[in-house]
Amino acid sequence: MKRNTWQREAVRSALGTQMGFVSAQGLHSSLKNSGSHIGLATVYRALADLAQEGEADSLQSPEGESLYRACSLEHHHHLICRSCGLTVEIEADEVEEWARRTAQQHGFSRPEHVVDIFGFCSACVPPVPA
Amino acid sequence: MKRNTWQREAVRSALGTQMGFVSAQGLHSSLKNSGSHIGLATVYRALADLAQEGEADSLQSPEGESLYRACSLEHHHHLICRSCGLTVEIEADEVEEWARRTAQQHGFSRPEHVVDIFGFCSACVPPVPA
DNA sequence: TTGGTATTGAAAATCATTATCAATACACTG
DNA sequence: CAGTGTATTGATAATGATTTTCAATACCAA
Repeated sequence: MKRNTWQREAVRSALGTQMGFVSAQGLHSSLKNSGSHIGLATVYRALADLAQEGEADSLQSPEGESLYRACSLEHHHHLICRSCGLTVEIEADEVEEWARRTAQQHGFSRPEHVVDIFGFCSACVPPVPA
Repeated sequence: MKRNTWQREAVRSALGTQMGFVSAQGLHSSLKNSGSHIGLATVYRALADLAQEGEADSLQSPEGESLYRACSLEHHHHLICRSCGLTVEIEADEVEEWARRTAQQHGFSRPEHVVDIFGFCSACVPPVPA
């Protein structure tokens, strides 16, 4: 049976206070700084659980790190600032529709799509362009 | 100055024979099995180069691995079979447009988007549904 | 309170990827 | 073709995120 521990609650709560996506490591440091003695492995486990239950949203940063964020239960996508991490939840019915249609056209079943936009928000000056 | 080595050529060529996305590790094994003595680090370097020059396309698998594939130079997206790796290159002008528009609406600059669909192709029977 | 068992957490184990660095192999020169 | 400067290679060590291990602990139903 699944139990309620202060650790799980701490992770859920800490995730809620974050304005954008955080890595497990990042959330762990954040918790430590707030005086918590929670273990790193526990943070990983709690985040994985939250993500599985749909309470958190997870995605891979372009560098391959797993990032998490508290989210509403509906399916949605993100616009993420590469610099400050500011995240805007965006709807994309248009894209949902496109993904479904495209998968079907090619005979693919049970499609899941990854649709996220990374950029620099208005408050962050873009680094040297390529 | 950039030099032409048989290793770089071997990676380029091996990538060309793959039908879908491959990981650096996978391509390395593949080359080894074909009798090549190429080193793993070299495969990583060659793939990174190819990706940078636009000769290869790279993306992160849902598990966080970097996957590569020989590709046409234009920007495009993918429909990837989770089971056999079959990959279909898809165009998504509609989505390009949407991404650009959405980023702009929220004041984001230099947007890059991640748009890929994972599913099961018609030849692969889907595993137990959730 | 008590017992069965999830859960925890420190440390070790994994795994993909990157850095190191001496040896090697391109490619340009004469 | 030989000589030379330097990019490239590759075995291996290092890194960094994530997972596993496993004994100690804490949850919760009875």
